Amino acid sequence: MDSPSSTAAETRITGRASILLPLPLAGAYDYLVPEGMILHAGDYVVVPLGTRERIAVVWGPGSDALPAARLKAVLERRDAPPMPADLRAFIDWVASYTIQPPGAVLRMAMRVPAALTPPTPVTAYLFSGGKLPERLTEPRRRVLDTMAATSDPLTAAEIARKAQVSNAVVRGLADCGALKRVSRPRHAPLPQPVLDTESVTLSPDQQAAAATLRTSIAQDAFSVTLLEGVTGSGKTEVYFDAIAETLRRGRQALILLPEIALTVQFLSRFEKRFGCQPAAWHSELSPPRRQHIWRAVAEGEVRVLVGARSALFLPFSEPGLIVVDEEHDPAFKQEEGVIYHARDMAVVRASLGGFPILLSSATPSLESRVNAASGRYRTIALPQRHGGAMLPTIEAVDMRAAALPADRWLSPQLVTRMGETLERGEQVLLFLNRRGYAPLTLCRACGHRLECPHCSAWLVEHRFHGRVQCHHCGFEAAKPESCPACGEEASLVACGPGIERLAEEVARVLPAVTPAILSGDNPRERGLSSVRETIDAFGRGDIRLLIGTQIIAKGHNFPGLTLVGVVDADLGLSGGDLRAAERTFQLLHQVSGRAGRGERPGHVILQSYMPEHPVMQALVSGDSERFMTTETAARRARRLPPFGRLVALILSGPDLGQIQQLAATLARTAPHETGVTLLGPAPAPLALLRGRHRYRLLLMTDRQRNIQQTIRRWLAQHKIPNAVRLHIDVDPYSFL
DNA sequence: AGCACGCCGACT
DNA sequence: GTCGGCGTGCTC
Repeated sequence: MDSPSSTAAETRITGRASILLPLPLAGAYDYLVPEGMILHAGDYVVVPLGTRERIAVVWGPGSDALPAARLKAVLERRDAPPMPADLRAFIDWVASYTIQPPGAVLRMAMRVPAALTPPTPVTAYLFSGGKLPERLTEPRRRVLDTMAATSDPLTAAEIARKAQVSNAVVRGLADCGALKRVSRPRHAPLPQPVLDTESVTLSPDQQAAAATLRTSIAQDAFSVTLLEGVTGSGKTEVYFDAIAETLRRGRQALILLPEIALTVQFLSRFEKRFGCQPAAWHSELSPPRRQHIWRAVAEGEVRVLVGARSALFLPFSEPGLIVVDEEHDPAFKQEEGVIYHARDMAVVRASLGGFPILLSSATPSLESRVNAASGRYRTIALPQRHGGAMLPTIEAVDMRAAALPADRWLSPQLVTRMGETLERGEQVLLFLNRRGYAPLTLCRACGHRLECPHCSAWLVEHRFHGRVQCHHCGFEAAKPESCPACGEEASLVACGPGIERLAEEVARVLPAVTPAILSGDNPRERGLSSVRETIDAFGRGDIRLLIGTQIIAKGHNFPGLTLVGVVDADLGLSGGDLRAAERTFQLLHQVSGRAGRGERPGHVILQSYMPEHPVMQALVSGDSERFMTTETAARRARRLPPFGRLVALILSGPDLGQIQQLAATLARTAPHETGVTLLGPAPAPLALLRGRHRYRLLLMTDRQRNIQQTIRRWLAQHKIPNAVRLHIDVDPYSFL
């Protein structure tokens, strides 16, 4: 593949420049380059647009499509590291693949406009060494003591914090000459990873895997390696070794993680290996920190960055390796705005940049397995659990035989086991992927169901807050006293369990324990997330029994946990999603892996109404290979991904008639090529979402065709009315 | 994405 | 009579 970064130094652009704005415009705009302004592709510039000014990127030389009189001139060039050629090529590629305007993709790479202004120096203070102030008050003495102990210039705020005084004291001391003012860069240099630590000892398996990876890295070329190993086999240490090798060769490394897996535990694991925390990139960074990191990545100061999917669009100056950890995780799929899969796009980024990429998982996605089997990806397997820990034993409990009453969800087998486990002083985790108290509330008198007024979805009762909520649009209301349809008093009954309700049942059957519950919507208090606190408390053993949603599935190490109960193992299997079985397998495998990570062996109970289902069989027997082989054969036979390609088009708008009509028009004019099949139009699975009606068309094609080009030509024939939004999802994951 | 332009209801 | 609501359309 011909990568722009391999071409010689960029040539200067004069006369007209093609400028890409970070807006969803059809393409780049041309601007005049003023005499004397030196511009190259990748430079950040300020240009006029209508009545305002925007920061944009020089994309290349301009064309002469428009008369000069219609062009405006570039206002200024920004003093920032230019956008590297491989990132520009990546943006174009993603735009073309996802059928989105390139400016919409550029916007993702320019989410930090402040970073394009060079950081200004700050005023800092040093001990002048000379005269002391006439009046040496107690606060002043504390400041002078602090300053005597350091040779680095500190800002007033830093001194004030250390010496427990206010900034005024610092300023006063500077005014009278006891401290001198100096100018200092705003940020202290970022800590740099230490490559050779003695504390790392790899098992023979890990050493072999690491050695293979080092050869890939030494080739200094694009390659994809799939690193597969059960939970606890030490994949992280192996790819840390690959990262060290990348750093030794003077290149930067990026670790992509699902946002939820970017935990303190992960960062400290990194610190243990490299002696410092990595730079992190995620949704909760403060704007100043974001600006600092962005610039440090562009200038090459950041050597290793750990980030969620948006980190893929950072302007690495010398990228040399991407690691996608938990590569099977559906959270890598961005579902809003520009819809893309970060794992797949990471492979493209590595390919355009000409460097290796590593995909890591305990349960690789079917896509990656197929690529590995066909030889497109190298495979490294880590078979053992490192450090002697044993894989948990897994059993399925047939819930049909349990024949529980309607308000009970814990089988006698699970309850007995829970009691025994707690008796031994060990911990229990119950997994139920349902927030709140009950997923459905209905009227006993008339059968009415509480539904969201804006979505085709049930309202979920959250008894703790006394409210009902829509989990799709955020609508919430107080739980009604009487049925809103028939007016009957006290007729509303909760149906089905959520984690809150399960906690009630646990308290009933095991009165001696107080269960804790945990879901992603746990409240934040005092700036601290109670999610974090609850997880830490469970890790320490302060909580004996935890009931959680999938938030507890990822990366946590609970040494005292020996029993995991999956309350409703069938939950993810319904719904017609082509990846439902695969995803359920991956999620339950991951949850099961929480058990028995310490000294004592773990046990997992899967409660299922279909224990004979291939997913349950694969989990119980531990034979994931056979399950994946069967699943692969089924997809191949039906020409489904990864053997065929799907593109979903979702039309949405407030006027149902308008949506239906447009969907019909689109279907009538759909591409008539062999190898392209149109399914639909049909109401989308969530036919009403946030007050907008939704219709879906699904294109099935073979793998080789440039379906994007076909779709662009097809859609160009139609004017999409203003009130209608068209979402294009290439390789859809969620079928909602 | 913004911002201006344009065409219909309640106010100093 | 105007101020201002947000629908529609354009930005080199």
